[in-house]
Amino acid sequence: MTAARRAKTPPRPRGGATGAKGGGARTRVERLTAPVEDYLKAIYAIELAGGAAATNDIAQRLSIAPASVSGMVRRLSEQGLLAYERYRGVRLTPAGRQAALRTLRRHRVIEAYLVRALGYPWDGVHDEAERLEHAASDALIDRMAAAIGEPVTDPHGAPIPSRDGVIDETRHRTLADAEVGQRVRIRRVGDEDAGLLRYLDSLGIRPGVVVTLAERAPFDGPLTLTMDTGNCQVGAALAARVQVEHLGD
Amino acid sequence: MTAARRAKTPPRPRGGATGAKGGGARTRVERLTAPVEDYLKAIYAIELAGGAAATNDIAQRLSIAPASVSGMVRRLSEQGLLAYERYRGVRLTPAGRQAALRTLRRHRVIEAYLVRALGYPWDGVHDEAERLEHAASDALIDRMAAAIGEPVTDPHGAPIPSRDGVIDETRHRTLADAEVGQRVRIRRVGDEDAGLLRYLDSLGIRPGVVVTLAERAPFDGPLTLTMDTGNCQVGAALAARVQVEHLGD
DNA sequence: CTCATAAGTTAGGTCAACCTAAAACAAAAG
DNA sequence: CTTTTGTTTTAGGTTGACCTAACTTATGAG
Repeated sequence: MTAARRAKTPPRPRGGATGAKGGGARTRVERLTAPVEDYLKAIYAIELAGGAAATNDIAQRLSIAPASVSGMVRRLSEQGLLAYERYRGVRLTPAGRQAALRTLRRHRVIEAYLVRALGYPWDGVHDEAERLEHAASDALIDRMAAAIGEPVTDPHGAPIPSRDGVIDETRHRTLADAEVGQRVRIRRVGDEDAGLLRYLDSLGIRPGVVVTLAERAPFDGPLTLTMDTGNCQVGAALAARVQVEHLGD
Repeated sequence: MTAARRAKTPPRPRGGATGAKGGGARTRVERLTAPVEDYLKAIYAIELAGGAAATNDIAQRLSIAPASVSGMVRRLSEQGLLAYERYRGVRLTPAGRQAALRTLRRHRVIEAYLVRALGYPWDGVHDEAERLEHAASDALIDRMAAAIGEPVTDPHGAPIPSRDGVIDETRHRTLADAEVGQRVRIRRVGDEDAGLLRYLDSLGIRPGVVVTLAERAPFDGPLTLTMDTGNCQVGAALAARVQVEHLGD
């Protein structure tokens, strides 16, 4: 009754040694473990949404205990990936940020590739990418990117960092912020909730699509959208999760 | 000086929990860890080349200490993947064999895909596949296979198990066994030694190519091969690593 | 300014997968 | 039938990544 107590993902432990011995180009970074890459990604995301990353935020995002975060964060800052003051939260150092962006690039290129080259539905790529991002080499990622024409965003509209860690961090407004009568272009939606993605897809809400906010019911009620393919209504909560670019009305 | 003491592959530990909670279809197998998959693959390969797998053979193939193998083998036989008698070697159970073949399929489909869809050179796919095979879902493997026309062999000529674990285990003879004057078709070469593969490629020795053994120097000397694109000579050691199908003289 | 609460940390523990060194065993050689 | 040899196993240890429980620090309310 001890094992597998809280519906966890299958343990995928140490790297397979399988014939490792000879020349690894250690010119670059020492190749981080999968958990470490996940920590860095999480911290990057938290920093984007507001200053320093708190222990609890990291723990929550990774679904692990806060105590586990403390230890890992100490180790990572000893390795120079994080700047960390006790009780004060963490920030990525330049090295940490670079590593986070490399992982993010992997993740998003993989998502884009699965959709464009292998016909995956856009709500089915997140989990697959979440595993592959730790196993794919940079060379593979570059080939994938080249094969689909060096995409600049993933299928959900998230920007893809360049090979050398440059990313477009423009903050978009959400559909919830738009004025009635405003014409907007859908830019980005969250990639983690598959159900949400399927629903949005059924409504025709995808990055690139242009919609007009026709009406907004009072008291945070549903919004009515006009689009080429017809009208639709979305709740306020959903609207807040759709990032848009305002167009000249 | 303690860390990273013996040029090892980067440790890639437990699975990233990152938002795991809901419905996993546990209809099938419980998803094995990467090391376990490597053990099963190794045991499968050893069994193919001769009866039961000895502890030492497994250890050598995986580049780990024999002592480590004992423990793991006990665990795997408790899980019903291996049939194991102390001091007597191991064999795969049907369940273990099934799991080994699933991993083998992943590996070989990935290799084939990288070459045919992404333009990898055939000597550069092994290591990449070795990592990806533990991360890719069965659904992804099936999509890859479909995208390149359901291949039956990988780029080195190794047979790819079907989705439901059927594999062609025909034993081929090697070039070293052929008689002078014999016409043969290259069927398969080992996939692990990148240098060997590059060399074979430069000679034009690839699966599918037909060659005639024109001459064989005495005392295990080099063989002279006639092929469409010209002649070439190969040493006896190399010839023993090239599997062929004998054609009507 | 004290104190409750929330946030963070330390201490101690588990587990898988490896390791080395030493003991146990099987099989073949004297 | 004993001894040697080589393989296999046991014993005990390490590391990374997690856990729970208990303690510490920061902060906001009275």
